[in-house]
Amino acid sequence: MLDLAILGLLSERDLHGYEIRRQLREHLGMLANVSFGSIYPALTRLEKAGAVVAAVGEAAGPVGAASAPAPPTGSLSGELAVLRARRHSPARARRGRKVYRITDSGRQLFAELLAGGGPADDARSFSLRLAFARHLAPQARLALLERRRALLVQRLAEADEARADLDVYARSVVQHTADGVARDISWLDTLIASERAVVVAAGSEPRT
Amino acid sequence: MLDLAILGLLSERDLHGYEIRRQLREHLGMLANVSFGSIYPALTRLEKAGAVVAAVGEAAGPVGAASAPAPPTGSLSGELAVLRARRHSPARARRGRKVYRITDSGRQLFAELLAGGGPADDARSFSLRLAFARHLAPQARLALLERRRALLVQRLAEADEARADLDVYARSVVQHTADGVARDISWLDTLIASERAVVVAAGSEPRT
DNA sequence: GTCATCATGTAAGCCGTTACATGATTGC
DNA sequence: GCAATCATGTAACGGCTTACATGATGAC
Repeated sequence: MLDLAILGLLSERDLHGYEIRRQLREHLGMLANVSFGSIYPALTRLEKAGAVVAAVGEAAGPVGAASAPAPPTGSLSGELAVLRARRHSPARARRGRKVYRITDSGRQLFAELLAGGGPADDARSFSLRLAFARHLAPQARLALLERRRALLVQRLAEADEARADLDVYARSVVQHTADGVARDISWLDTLIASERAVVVAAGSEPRT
Repeated sequence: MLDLAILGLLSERDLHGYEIRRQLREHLGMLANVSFGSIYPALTRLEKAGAVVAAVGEAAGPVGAASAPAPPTGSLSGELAVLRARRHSPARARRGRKVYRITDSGRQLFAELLAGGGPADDARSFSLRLAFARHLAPQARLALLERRRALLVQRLAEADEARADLDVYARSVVQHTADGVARDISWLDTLIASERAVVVAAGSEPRT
């Protein structure tokens, strides 16, 4: 799960561990409190797996060159991060700073994880995938949403049939949870509707 | 967290591992998929800690005597479970079946965990505690609810200030999550209101 | 010169999972 | 007799957390 998040961030721009964490807690609320103790080992693991490569400092040509133009993904905070990183000592390398860059095989891994690599029926995995849904083909997006919807519908049905003899508090919790699931479903419905529109639109035009 | 759930169930009636799991997935949706691999070790641990005692089969007098009357906690499914357990061979002990009963020190531990033993700022812990809130004193209940409320309000504020430059999908996730938090807060508000009414009512009458 | 922040990492441990192994009881 | 369910457990592992250790840089 962390791997997915990291690869997702790296697929937009090169980052170092500390910055990755900031991005995580800034815009991905669901992973707000991942700690360094998770991130650094994860990066090491990903590096060993060949999904990312690390460059110490910004001395080496290619890394600096790649992170400087930063394709306009529409991410202001990303650009700010780059500026922040460069504010001091423009050309000198900060000692231990390891900037990671995603590799081709990393992108492939990212695609797999995003499409549904792990079973991952939990809410966090889903939210994370949806947050990166931009990198998914329209039908894959639709599949993701529909899979999730089906799961929630099923869960809601089970919860309804087990509607039991609980006291006020437990009942309130169960009810509130069920309401939340229902709300999630209708949210998914709106997303699915607009996704279908996209798929249909794309389908009507042969290609490109 | 599992300990809390187990002690909570056992504080209502004696149960064996298999049955505990069923109860968990039946009425506590949040712990729907705890596995035996968690439950049995947890029971062993609790037993070693002296929080529960196990009786093999239903032969021993006290265990049977205790589980039979089963104080009218209003739990139908609990009674059904007992019947189900007894349906066959009323007096004979099923081989490995270990019925657990909570001890006094177990009740104490339960009270501590319930009141806020661990930090546990996660949703599951809170839901679990609230589900067992009946075992809490009214002001402790209120404290639990208000602590949670404060946490969510803070989180919402942070999410709002970090309102960023995200693409449609990520934005939708963040927005939906924030809405969910807002909804949780207003739910808590209604609970807090009715709790306060209880506390006030109890406060106006000196005692009993 | 010292404090806050940036930055990277290791070690220990918790809490839970899956998969496996075992066996009793009951229904058909 | 066989399959399904009930019932208990072990082993290996996964992912993430906390706490700790270290050190550079910049602000004041």
